[in-house]
Amino acid sequence: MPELPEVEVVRAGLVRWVVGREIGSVTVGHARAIRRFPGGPREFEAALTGRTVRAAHRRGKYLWLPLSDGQVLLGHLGMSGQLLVAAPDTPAGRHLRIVIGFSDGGPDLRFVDQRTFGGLSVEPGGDGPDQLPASLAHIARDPLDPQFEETVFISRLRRRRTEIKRALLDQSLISGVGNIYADEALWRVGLHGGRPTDRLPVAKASELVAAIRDVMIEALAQGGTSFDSLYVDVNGDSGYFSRSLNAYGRGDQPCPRCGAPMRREPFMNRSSFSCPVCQPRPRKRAVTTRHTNDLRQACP
DNA sequence: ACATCCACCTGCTCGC
DNA sequence: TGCGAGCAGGTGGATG
Repeated sequence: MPELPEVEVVRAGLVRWVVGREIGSVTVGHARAIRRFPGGPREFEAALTGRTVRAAHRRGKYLWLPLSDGQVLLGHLGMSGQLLVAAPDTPAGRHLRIVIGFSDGGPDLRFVDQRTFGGLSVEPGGDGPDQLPASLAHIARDPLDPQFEETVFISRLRRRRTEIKRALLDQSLISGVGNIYADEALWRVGLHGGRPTDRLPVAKASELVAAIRDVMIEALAQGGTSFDSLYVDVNGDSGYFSRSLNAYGRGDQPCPRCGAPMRREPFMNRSSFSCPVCQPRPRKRAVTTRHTNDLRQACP
C-alpha cells in the first residue's frame, strides 16, 4: 500500500498488533526482501530474535519499529509490499517473503510482496519518532508531520528548476506523496503537473500543501486507496478511498468539477491524469538555463 | 549540487 | 490458446 495514507494505515495496525511483543523466530524466504541489510538472512534472523518491539513510526512511506536493543526494524513496502498479521498456521501464499513469529505464540507478522521492490532491514536507531534511522536522513518530513515546515518547503520548492509534479514525487523535498495523491492534489488546486516550480506563486504553493494534507487526511479516514487486494491493512482489508478519487485513473471520464473529459498523459514511465480545462498545460517556457538566470539576477 | 532516467520485479489485460 | 506489448500505487544509483 504504498503512499502515505496507506502506509499510515499499516503503521496503526502495527501499533495495535505488534508493539510490545517479543520476537521469537524469523524466517527469510526470499533474500531480495532484505537486500538493504548487509548481513544476509542468517544475520537478519539473529538480529531480530529475542528483541521486543517498542513502537511503530513512519516518515513518508517508510516505517520503522524500534527494538529493545537499540536497533530498529526498518521497512518499505515498495510498489506491492504488505505487512500482514496472520495466525501462525496460515498457509504461505506465493509471495510470502519474510515471517516474523512472536514468543507469545500469537499471530505472526508477514511481509508479502509480489514485485519485490519493497523490503525490510535492521539498523541502529533510537526509540523516539524524531530519532530517524540514518538511512532515512534524506527523506523530508511529510505533510502530516507536526514539525513539517510549510515555509521551508515552499522556499525550497521555488528554488528548484523543475516541474511541480516531479518535485512532489521527490521524497527529499516532501515525503509521502506518490502518483495518486500528487494527481489528486494538483486537480484540487487546478494546477497542471508540468508547471514550473520556480514560477509558482507562494500563495498557490500554500494552497497546494493544504490540498495534499486534506486529500491524505480524507484518504486515511477511509482506510486508504485500494484498487485491488494488493493494497490492504495488516488484517488484509482494503480501504475505500478509490471511490473518492477525482483525477487518478479517470482518463476519458468527465471531470467531477467541470465535466470535460479528463486526459491521461505519459509521465516518467507512468501516467498522469488531469482536467484539460481546470488544469491547463503551461505554455512551453522559453529556454532559460541556470546560467542565464544567474546572469539575470546579477544584473540590477 | 542538481535534474533526469532507468533498472529493479511479477502479474494482469489487451490486441493480434 | 498463445504471445508480445503495455501497464501498475516507488526508489536508488548512474548519468548528464
